[in-house]
Order: sequence, then C-alpha cells, then structure tokens
Amino acid sequence: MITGMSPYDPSAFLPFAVTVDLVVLTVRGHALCALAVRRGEPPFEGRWALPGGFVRGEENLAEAAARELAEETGLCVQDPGSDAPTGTAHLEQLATYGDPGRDPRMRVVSVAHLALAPDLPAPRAGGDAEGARWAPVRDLLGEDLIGGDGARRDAEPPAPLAFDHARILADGVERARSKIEYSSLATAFCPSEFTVGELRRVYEAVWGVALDPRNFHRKVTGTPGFLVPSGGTTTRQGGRPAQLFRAGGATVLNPPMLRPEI
Amino acid sequence: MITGMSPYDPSAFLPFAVTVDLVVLTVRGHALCALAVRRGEPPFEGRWALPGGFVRGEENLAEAAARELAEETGLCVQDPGSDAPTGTAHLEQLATYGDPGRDPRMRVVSVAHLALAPDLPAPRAGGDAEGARWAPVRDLLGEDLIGGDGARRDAEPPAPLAFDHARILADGVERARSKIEYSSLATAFCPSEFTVGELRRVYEAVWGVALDPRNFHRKVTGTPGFLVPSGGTTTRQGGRPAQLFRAGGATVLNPPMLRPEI
DNA sequence: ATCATAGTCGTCTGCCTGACGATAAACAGT
DNA sequence: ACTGTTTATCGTCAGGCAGACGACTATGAT
Repeated sequence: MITGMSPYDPSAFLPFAVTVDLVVLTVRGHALCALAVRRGEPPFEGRWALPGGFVRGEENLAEAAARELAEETGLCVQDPGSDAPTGTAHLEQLATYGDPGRDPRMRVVSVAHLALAPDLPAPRAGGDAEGARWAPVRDLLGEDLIGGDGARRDAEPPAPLAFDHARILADGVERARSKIEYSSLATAFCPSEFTVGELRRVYEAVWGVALDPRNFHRKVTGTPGFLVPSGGTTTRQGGRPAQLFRAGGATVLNPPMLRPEI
Repeated sequence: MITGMSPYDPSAFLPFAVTVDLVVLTVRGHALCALAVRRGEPPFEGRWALPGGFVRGEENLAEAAARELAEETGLCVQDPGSDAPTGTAHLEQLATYGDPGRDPRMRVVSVAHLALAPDLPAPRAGGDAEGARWAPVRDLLGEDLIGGDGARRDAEPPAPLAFDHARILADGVERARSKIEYSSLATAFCPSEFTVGELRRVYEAVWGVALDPRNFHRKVTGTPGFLVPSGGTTTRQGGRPAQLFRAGGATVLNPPMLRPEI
C-alpha cells in the first residue's frame, strides 16, 4: 500500500467471490461429528462438503455465518445474556482460505467459521434433496484419532471432502480441541442442563482420550464459574443419580483443563 | 448453500475487494510497538493506518501478506528450517474483517495478518513520502496498558487509526499476548542471539507487567526445547555478562509461560 | 574501593495434578 | 431380597510446578 502506486489503484483491484463455510461440530454417542452436505452439482458432484454460501451485500461475515447455520440446522447463535432453552450454538470465526486454485471456477475467498452445537435430532435438510448428515470427524478426515477404540474402521470408504474442506475441518477440529482447554466452550456441546459425566464424555470425544472420572469431577467442580448446580438430578445415564449443572458465567477457565499429553 | 437456490447461483454472487492488512509488532525499548503508515489520500487522509494492500490474482493470502511485509519493512518471513541471519519475522493469519461499511468506497474484505519482528533500525518507507513509523501500541489504541509505568501520558493526541484498524490492532495485540504464553513465539521479537534478560523484557513489554528475573530464568531455561545456549556471553545490557541463547526447536511450550493474573 | 546493575543459583511453601482406594445410589437379573 | 453392574462422588497421597525471596557473582561507573 505504501509502494509507488496508490493504495486503491483500480488496476490493482481484482474482484473476488467471498463465501462463508461452516465447521459445525457436535458430540453424538462417543464421537465428535461434523455437519456435511452432499454436493448436487459439479465440481465435486456427489462428494461431501462443508455447508456454506455467499456473503450477501448487506450482511457482515458473522451474520452470513449465522444465517447459513440457521438454514442448515435451525440453530440460533448464542447471544451473551440471552439463554434460549434450546437450539443455541456457539459461533466464531475460524480462518480464511483463499488459495487461487481452491475453486476451479473462480477466485473464491472463504471465511470459515466454527460452530459448536449440542446433539441435535437430525440435520435439517433445508429444501435440498441431496441432504445433510452428521458424520464422525474420523470418517470425514480418513484418519484415526488418538485414543480411538479401534472399532468401526470399515464404516465408509473415506471419500475426501470437496475443495480444501478437509483442511478447513481439520483446522476447526484443532481449534475446538484447543479451546475447550482454557475456555468453558465444552458446555456448548451440552444441553442447557447436563451432568459432570456428560461434560466429561464431551471432553473425551473431542480429545479422543479417556479421562479419570474422579479427577475430572474434582477439576470441573473446583474451577470457579465453570458450573453452577441447577438443583435437580438425573439418572439418564444409568447408575447413581447425578447432579445437574448449568454453564456458569465464566468464559475462561482458571485453572485450565489441560489435555493429557501423548 | 443447501437452500433452494444453487450454491453458485450468479444472482447471489457479489464482487468484493480483498486486501491483507498487517499488524506488525516489535519491542522497542520497553514498549510494544506496531508499524503504522500515514494515509496520503482520502478517506482518513493524514491519519495513521495499518499497512496493507490488495491481494493479487496469482498469489494466495499468505503470499500477499509476506509481500506487503517485505515492501514495508524489508523483512522476510521466517521459513521453518531456514535460518536467515537477520531480517526474519513470524507471520500468521489473524482474522478477517468484512463489515459492509468498514470502507466507505466499496465492499472490502480484509484478511488481517499478524507479524512479529525483532527491533529494526527504522521502517523502510518504500517510496511513499508520507512515511511509516513504529508507534507504541498504547498510543495507537489510546489506552493505558496494564502495569504501565504512568509516564509519557502526554506524548501524542490519540488520533484514532483509520477504518476499523484500531480493532484489528487490538485483536493482534491480544493474539500476541496470548500466544507467547504457550508457544515460543516471544523469540520472534529477539535477534538471533539473545539473553534471558532480553527475552524477559519482551514478555514484560508485551504483557505490560513486571516479572521476577529469578523465576523467569528458572522457567525459561527449564522448558525443554525453548532455548539452546549459543556459547557466547554479552554485557550489552550492563551488569554481569549474560549467557547468549538461540531459539530452540520447540514451538509449543510445555509447561507454558502463564501470564500473571490481575 | 565502593556502588549500582544485571545475571544466576537455591530454598521454601502452597497449589495443582495424576493415580487410585472407597463409598453411594440407582438398575437388572436371579 | 440379594448380587452384580454401572455411574457418581468423596478422599488420600506423592510429585511437580509456581510465586516469594535470599544469596552470590561479575561487570561497569564514580
């Protein structure tokens, strides 16, 4: 910009298409899953891809991502302060991908966003017959996560995601794995009321490790502002009734929940 | 994308201008400083702004940021493996800013990057007479950093940065403050050989706090892979000669350098 | 010689962590 | 009713790391 030419020399201007792509993560069963949509047209027709779409003229990037998320899942973005009973998700910007050849048709810069959602009944196929699904991240990336139980190695031939979406997904998963260490974001994977065991299973699914229930319980209940008891109990997991909690006001965890090494 | 319209419906396509903006940080004296350029034309003529420019057709986002950085400072991006003797910097993508009104002339999406550089003699005014300068972050943001020494409160009337660059700078500074906790990035602010005291002054300048020299020395020399002794000593800081170190191979610090609370 | 400055090595105490024993409260099956 | 299984929750103990701070060392300045 400080070179000889003017910062806004028209000869330097090149039009780009700008899209938002979404890495929507949830925990289903004991697996970290991502939302994938099947492409209905070339390129990569029939392959799975991350949901996304163009940014419209009047909206900013976060609004575009929230709109796409609502279209795909019906989820609303979690506003700080509002506490909608269901259907809220955490949404944050992830990174931007703009390599010249990433879309063979035109120069597309995609601002990827990361959304964390509690387990939903089923992805809302928003009018597209091709459909959407929750797919285990392990299957989508064709890799074995650390600490995997070794089963279900033959589920689906790992057709790679379209475009550079495998890298975007990998970046989003790594962001989620890292962020639940020092923030209370893991509660975004849980319903409004949850037990310590359910929260532990979220950490185990995202990190792909087994955690000691006793130490986890001590840490998570001892971190100020992380969890507040809601009064009730539940036996939906079997065994002894467990105390129900809600997410506390803290956003950063002090001390953090450090992920075990190796 | 899964709505009724096709994912690439031309009616949804809207051309954007895509730029890269740079938050270039360095430590000069005892202050964290950022590179600022003075705008030579409207809008915001005469105001300070972050360096940046358009992404060209054949380059990706990282290449565009590296080119802008080289044009402004002469710095090369630190390749993993190559160890150029001088003039290398760390460069990473920061975030993307695309609010509709952020540039009054047209819809501009700016992919901001964060660069960390050792102290340089002077910013290279790359042909633009308006010039560039290293400005203390405190002055650019018009805020008092935590632990500031209370002096120099009257240096410059805090004319705010152009566009939304104050927010971009604030995000970059917060990223730097956070990243030197759990990565070895603080060495990017140091020359190739440095002492423990110089590294400590980097942490103190970035965080705006005072650190105990004895505990810092113990931590930093005890973290495996962080520092490797280069053999020499120096007295350039006065006092007893200090051992010289180079950055070790580690990129993540274990245990991390936790920033003191409050 | 003395002081000021900066670097380096130790010590001590408290907190956090991982490993793991023990108890409690539900359900399933006999 | 009893037993086994599952999950939750409380405790204990040893090791590691962090903050607070004392002590000593090696240089330059006065």
